[in-house]
Amino acid sequence: MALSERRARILAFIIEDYVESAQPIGSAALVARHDLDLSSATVRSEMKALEEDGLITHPHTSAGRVPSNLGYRTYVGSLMGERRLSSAEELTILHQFHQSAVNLQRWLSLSASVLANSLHTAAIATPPHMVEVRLKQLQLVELTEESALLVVVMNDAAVLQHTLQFEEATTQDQLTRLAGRLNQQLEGKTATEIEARVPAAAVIERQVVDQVVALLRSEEDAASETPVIEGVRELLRQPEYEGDSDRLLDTLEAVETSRLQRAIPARLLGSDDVAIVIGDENPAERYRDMSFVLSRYGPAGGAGGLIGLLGPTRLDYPDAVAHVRYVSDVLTELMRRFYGDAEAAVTPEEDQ
Amino acid sequence: MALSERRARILAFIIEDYVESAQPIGSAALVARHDLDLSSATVRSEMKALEEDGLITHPHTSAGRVPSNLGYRTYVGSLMGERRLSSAEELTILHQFHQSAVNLQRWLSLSASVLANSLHTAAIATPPHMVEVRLKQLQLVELTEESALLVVVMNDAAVLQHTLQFEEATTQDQLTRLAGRLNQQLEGKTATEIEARVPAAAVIERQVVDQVVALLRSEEDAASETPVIEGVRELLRQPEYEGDSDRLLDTLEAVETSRLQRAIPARLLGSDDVAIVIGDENPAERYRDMSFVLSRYGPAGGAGGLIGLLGPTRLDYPDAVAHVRYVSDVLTELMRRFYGDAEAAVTPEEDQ
DNA sequence: CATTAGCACTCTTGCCCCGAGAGTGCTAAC
DNA sequence: GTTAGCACTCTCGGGGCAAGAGTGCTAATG
Repeated sequence: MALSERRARILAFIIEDYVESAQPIGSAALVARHDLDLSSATVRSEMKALEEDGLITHPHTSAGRVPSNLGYRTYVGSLMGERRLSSAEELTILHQFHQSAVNLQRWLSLSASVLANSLHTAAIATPPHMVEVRLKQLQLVELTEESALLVVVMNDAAVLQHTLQFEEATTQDQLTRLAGRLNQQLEGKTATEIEARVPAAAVIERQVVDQVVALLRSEEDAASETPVIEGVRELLRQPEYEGDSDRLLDTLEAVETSRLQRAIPARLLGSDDVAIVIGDENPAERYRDMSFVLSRYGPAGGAGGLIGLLGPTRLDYPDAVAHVRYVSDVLTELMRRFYGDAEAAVTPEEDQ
Repeated sequence: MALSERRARILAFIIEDYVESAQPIGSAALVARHDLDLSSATVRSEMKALEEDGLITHPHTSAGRVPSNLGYRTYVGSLMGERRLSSAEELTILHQFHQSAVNLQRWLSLSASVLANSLHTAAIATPPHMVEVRLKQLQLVELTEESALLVVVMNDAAVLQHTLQFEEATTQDQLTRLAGRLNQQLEGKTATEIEARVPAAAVIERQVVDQVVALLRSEEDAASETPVIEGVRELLRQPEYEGDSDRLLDTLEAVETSRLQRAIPARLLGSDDVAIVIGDENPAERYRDMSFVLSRYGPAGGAGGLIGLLGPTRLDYPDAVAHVRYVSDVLTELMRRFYGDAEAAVTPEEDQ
């Protein structure tokens, strides 16, 4: 089913014009717009062939052509040119990161914002996540006589907190000593390793340890983390949703629900290039009319997450890929610089 | 401009019917629905009088009546009955809080969710905030040789973090000693008090102290905190937005933008009952077609925030007030129980 | 034999018009 | 003061219609 070169060119033109205009593309318009040395009649017969191959469709008899999912897939797979950001574009983006505070959460929002604004659609960034989550340090802060705040820092630089309530009164001094002791015993350990210890005799200590384990476990569970999502409004302003409030609200729901992460094919986490999921390629029903352009970020083998775009299938794929790739690289580099190559720096044992 | 009793009753009926149906209310429908001992003609003349007083309006000549902002205000001020939640309703709500983990952030989301689901509109909860923010404890955790994570716990139980990068290499030991020393010196101090100290000689110490001050300041600035917002989709599904994508998106933007807090009249923070802001009573232009029903939560004099509903002006005010009041009380009680009466427990100096 | 001009045909879109329905406001009677 | 009656106004939905866009076929062409 290899396309003739001319037919492929026409498909690419249809897609590019449609991405820009969001209007079905007619044969005459296509010829005019690209100064083709062909008549509209010829283009029409080519279009008919493309339609028979399932690459484009017809909303109705008297309308122009619209790319099908298969059409986009073909375009993405072999037709579209490689787009690289200009150095001016790269600088504009870099500049924003340099303006930002050194703070992972900020970087994630910023990454998502940059992508969302560049492509005028929604973008997602999931917090970084390690295969092996280990305790770095814990802290206990008295709140009332019988309650305290437990703050836990992990090897992926995540900070989680939980309020504990004790049966008996405690002082900050006792808590500080307990924290010091536990830090010595538990530093660098995973939830499983901690659980394997003989349980402590003291009730309070057992409470603290149990909660530390629970927090480590919740950090291990990637799906439990809420991702950053930006640009939902940009997405909803796209013409696909114009005047269709129902579809608009459904999409709003689909995008804002954090179950979104489960809809992202897991295999993506492994591959190291930008992955593209078009329309009904998505395993999750509710995203069948959207496309995802996603990349893993984070140092190889270290803490990493996903970043990318959520858009209508009518997406500027070359531009999307270029942006996602660049932002993901910037993020990876920043993490390496400020948080170290997590695996190496944080768990020097390297024992698994 | 005191309304005759009959006229007031008619106004209340119009409002209640309109809140329920979202349709302009005609004179005949009103008579039928409430079995009035009046003819529709009489009701019409009363309606005309109400319209002359500016309490209701007409979308167009041949439509029924719709309450004006002034009409709602009058209703809220003197016409509407006091609604109390039934004990079944209270229990359902309480039950959800008891299911939840002991975690302030969770409670806030839960409060907002409860309100949003009960009233079918959006709800907001701002994190608690103290008039005087003081340092409770700080912690330094090595990330790489030349960077570390600073974790700061404050007297309102907020935990903030920031990544520091140093010029020279440090060890976790050094960091731990520094943190211990600073904790002794700075505990219980405000940003201003810390700034008044003689600056430290050591570069690293100065960096840490500066950042602690910055974090305290950002916590002091109530507007910098991002509030929890739930039920935006519930709000947008209200008939006022049906088929009007533009208005829908504008509202989505207005509600999700965190500048929202600035639109909330500051005086509300002081008063201790539920405050109602109807339509154009809102100082901020973009919220002129919405109503807010808000309450302060948190122990008197201690850490507190705002919680409440964001809805169309066509809101079930009695129900809204009852729910906001109850949830706010529950939240206050929980805070008192688990975080103590912050002012007393946390800053025993009581020196201002 | 691929390409093209010409043309009939289809379908959408916007527009106008019209009648039904809902509701008001006035007036005259009770 | 209240009410029945009625004329009047405005919205809303549907039907009809013309314009426009685009296709697909056919026959002519280099």
